[in-house]
Amino acid sequence: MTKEYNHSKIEKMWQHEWEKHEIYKTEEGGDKPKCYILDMFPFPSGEGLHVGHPKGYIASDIYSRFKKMNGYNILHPMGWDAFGLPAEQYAIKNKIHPRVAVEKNVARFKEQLSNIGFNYDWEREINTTDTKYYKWTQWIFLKMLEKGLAYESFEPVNWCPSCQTGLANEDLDGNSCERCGTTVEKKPMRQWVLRITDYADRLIEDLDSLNWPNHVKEAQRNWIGRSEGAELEFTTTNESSFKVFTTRPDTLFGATYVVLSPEHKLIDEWKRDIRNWNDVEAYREEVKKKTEIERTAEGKEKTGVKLEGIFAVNPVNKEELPIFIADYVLAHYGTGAIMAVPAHDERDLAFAKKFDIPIKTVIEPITGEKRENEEFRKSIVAVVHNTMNDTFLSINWGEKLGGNLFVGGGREGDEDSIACALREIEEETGYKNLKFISSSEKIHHHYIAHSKGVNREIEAIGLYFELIDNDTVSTQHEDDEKGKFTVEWITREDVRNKVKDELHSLVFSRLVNNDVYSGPGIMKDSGEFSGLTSDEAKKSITEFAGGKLKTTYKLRDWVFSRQRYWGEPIPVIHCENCGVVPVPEKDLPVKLPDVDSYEPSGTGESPLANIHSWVDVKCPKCNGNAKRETNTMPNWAGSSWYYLRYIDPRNQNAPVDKEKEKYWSPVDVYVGGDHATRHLIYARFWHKFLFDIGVVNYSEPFKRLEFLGNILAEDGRKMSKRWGNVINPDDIVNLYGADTLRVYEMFMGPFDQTSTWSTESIIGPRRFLEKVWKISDKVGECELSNKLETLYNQTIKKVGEDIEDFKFNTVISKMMILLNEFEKEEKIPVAIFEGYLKLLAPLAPHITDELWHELGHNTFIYNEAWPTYDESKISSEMMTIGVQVNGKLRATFEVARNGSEESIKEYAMTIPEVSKWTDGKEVKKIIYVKGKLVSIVV
RNA sequence: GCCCAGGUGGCGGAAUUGGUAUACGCGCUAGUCUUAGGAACUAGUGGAGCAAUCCUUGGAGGUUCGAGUCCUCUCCUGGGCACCA
Repeated sequence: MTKEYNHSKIEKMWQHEWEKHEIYKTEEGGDKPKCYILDMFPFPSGEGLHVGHPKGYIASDIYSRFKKMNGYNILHPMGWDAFGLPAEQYAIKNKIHPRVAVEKNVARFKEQLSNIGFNYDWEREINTTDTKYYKWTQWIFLKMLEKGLAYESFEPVNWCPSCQTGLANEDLDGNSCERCGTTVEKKPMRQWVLRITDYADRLIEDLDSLNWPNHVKEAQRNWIGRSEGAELEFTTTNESSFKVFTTRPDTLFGATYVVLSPEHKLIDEWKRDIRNWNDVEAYREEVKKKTEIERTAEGKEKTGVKLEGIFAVNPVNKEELPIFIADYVLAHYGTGAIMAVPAHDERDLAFAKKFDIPIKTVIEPITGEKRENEEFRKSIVAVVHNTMNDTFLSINWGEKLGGNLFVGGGREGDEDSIACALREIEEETGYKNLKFISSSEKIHHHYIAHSKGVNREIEAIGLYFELIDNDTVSTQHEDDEKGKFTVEWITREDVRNKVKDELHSLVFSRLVNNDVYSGPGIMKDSGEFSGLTSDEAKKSITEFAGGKLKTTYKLRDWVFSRQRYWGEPIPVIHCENCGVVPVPEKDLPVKLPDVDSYEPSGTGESPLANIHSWVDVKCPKCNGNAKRETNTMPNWAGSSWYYLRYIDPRNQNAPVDKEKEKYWSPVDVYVGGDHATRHLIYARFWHKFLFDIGVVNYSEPFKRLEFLGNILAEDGRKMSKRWGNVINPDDIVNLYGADTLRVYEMFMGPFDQTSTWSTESIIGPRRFLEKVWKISDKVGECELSNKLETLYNQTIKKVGEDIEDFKFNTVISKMMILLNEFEKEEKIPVAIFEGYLKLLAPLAPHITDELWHELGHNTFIYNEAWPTYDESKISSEMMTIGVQVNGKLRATFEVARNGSEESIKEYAMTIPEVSKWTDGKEVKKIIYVKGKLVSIVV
């Protein structure tokens, strides 16, 4: 054809053709399998799309075209997440109504998207601000209210003074508003809250069934933060009581004080019993002033005040324990109070040291694993420290016998452990002038004594000495140890790297580093529970103390009201007589009133509160005077169920038809980035609720998640108007074409990885498409060479597998390799080139449809079947064998695939580059790896 | 501090899961064409060395005939959580 590759002309033309023939209309029914491919729908901001936005849409577009050509009914819709603060702020700034702004921005976004040639079925387009849509968002809220999952709360809420609204925990970045960066305040006000914590367990458990990236699942587990423990009740000497939450009820006998968070309610009740009330009040004031950042930024430096005059009573032994208030205990986690066990908790230890509180050890560590038929022994482990050069006395047994250890040895009967250690040190190393520093608790160590072939349990005591001087006596090694070890002085770094034995490194950590032992062990000084393992004791001590086992979460209930205009009105009426009355279902949707001023009132009330014509209503129950709820929903509401609406976007009677939902759900592949702990948790929560009330058929909405890595600007920063580094996809489409943009974005690197835009590199994909364009001149009737046939079959296989796995960069590379092969051929068989176009079609739909028609077809390539490959043609008749001598590659040769192992080995030895390295040497071994290489060992 | 990803040429990145490291693309070098610039095409391109050859996947050890891939330790980068009892 030799005409020019004019991308602008052909891309516009084909986009019109596709639209005219409605080829992207979703088909349903028949016996085809379904595939639901979903993009995270965008928020249509005033800035328009930058080149980072379409990355995910390109991927889902390619995937869905691929699935379509493989015989699936596909659902691939798009819509707009248009409620929320950013839209409102944009509107205020530009002095237009948010609805008008949204309409305008949506039009712009849609235009930009359509330039890239996506296969969305626009008949299913949805918009969260559409009254017909948010009717059902409100309906879901009413269902939650009905089931007791939505409730009013008066707890202080995170208030952003700049955005003028309360926020959910998920909307915070540390202690700042995630949107504007302003530090949030705690503000007491009435809130609507959703009981997401009721679903915490299921949200964690069902993660296992999802094909999601590990880091997203992990982020969710982390965010939900389940921890299992016990709730225990402590009485006090002023005849009050409080509960604590602990994950270590087994350490209860080791509690030496208790701590309440400074905000704890009981403190005010106890006012007259607290003798140092002034100090207490001063401390609480001080804490109140500190932001959470300050509280944590001070690191481990603990502060607090003792409550004079009151003691807590340990429920297991009736010991009276001092009570402190301290800000290291958080009001909103657990019960806002803890029992402190400095011996087995790092934070408690830091506090106890500062306030001179006793430390009581109740756990003897266990290391190693218990085995059958253990021999029991007592022993010591002695760490000797040379403080002159900060080194430690070590015995090196060599790699096979356990590497570096400290001095160890058996202890007879009731032998004093210090005397025993001194004796062992002198016998094995000769050093005799030592100063005893400290000793550890008993440590129970299980191991296999390989030299003797027996399992052992030893009860070890760690001892710590300082070297006084270098005087030594001659050593007296036991016969069986003679000459097997060397004595060394090793540095702290060596201790870390070389002392691998669990027991010996634990002794070092306890005695030299003074680390807290917070692991499992054997109970001691714990009354009748002494001798049990800590795991066994957890439950029994909890019961004995009258407590109960309990699970606690970091996840908080979802603060669901916003004091802003541009959101779904919460469909509730406050009646003077009846209290909270849900808006009857028949009255939905509760529409946002059209008003001139929708700016925040500044009083902490929603701007809707001032619109009396809207607010004042009659109670649906008693017809008395009532007012509408004026708070609106957060922007996460509409996005928590939108994927269901695409299935049945015009349904007037339900959010979604259950039969249709059964066919299309769950989403097979969900493509998007960010939102690991907000949208993706909220949507799972709503979905499970809808499942519970019978609206949907499955308990999880998104079967597989492909998490995309963002595209950074060329300067390595995020693309933003603020930095002036935004690249508009329209410009790229104009200059290089939509197909080039699509191929480039997929070729940049692994899909889930962050990548940097490069204006320089985009020429590669453009050249690639130009070559495809030109090569079509060579297509004609001709013989198919063996080489090309093999490569073609390999390409079909690789491209199909890699699209399925979202590995688009290697798909493109494989297509380039085949194209390079085409260039070497005189002519390319028509059937092969047609197959090539089909493989390329999902990536570059415009150019392939053009060339497809040039070849004389009048169908759309989108409706063609995906090429199949012939397994027997995947491997060529010849194979290339590498020859290694002592692991180094020395030669390669070609041989027929059916060559025998013997002949290949023999031939390999005769190659000059090989014999050069083997001549005059004894060949010890020849290894043949089938079809790969020959490895010769000399 | 804890958890999760990663570290491979000048750059973006491949590597069939233990078997010929650096595929593919960008860039660069030389040549052809062009009035010139650009574009296109051809050849070359990990590093050192005149060569034979040696070195090379953040670093140090180990297992193996053979390690980017497995094991142990360690350093660095990105992301999430962070006084969560």
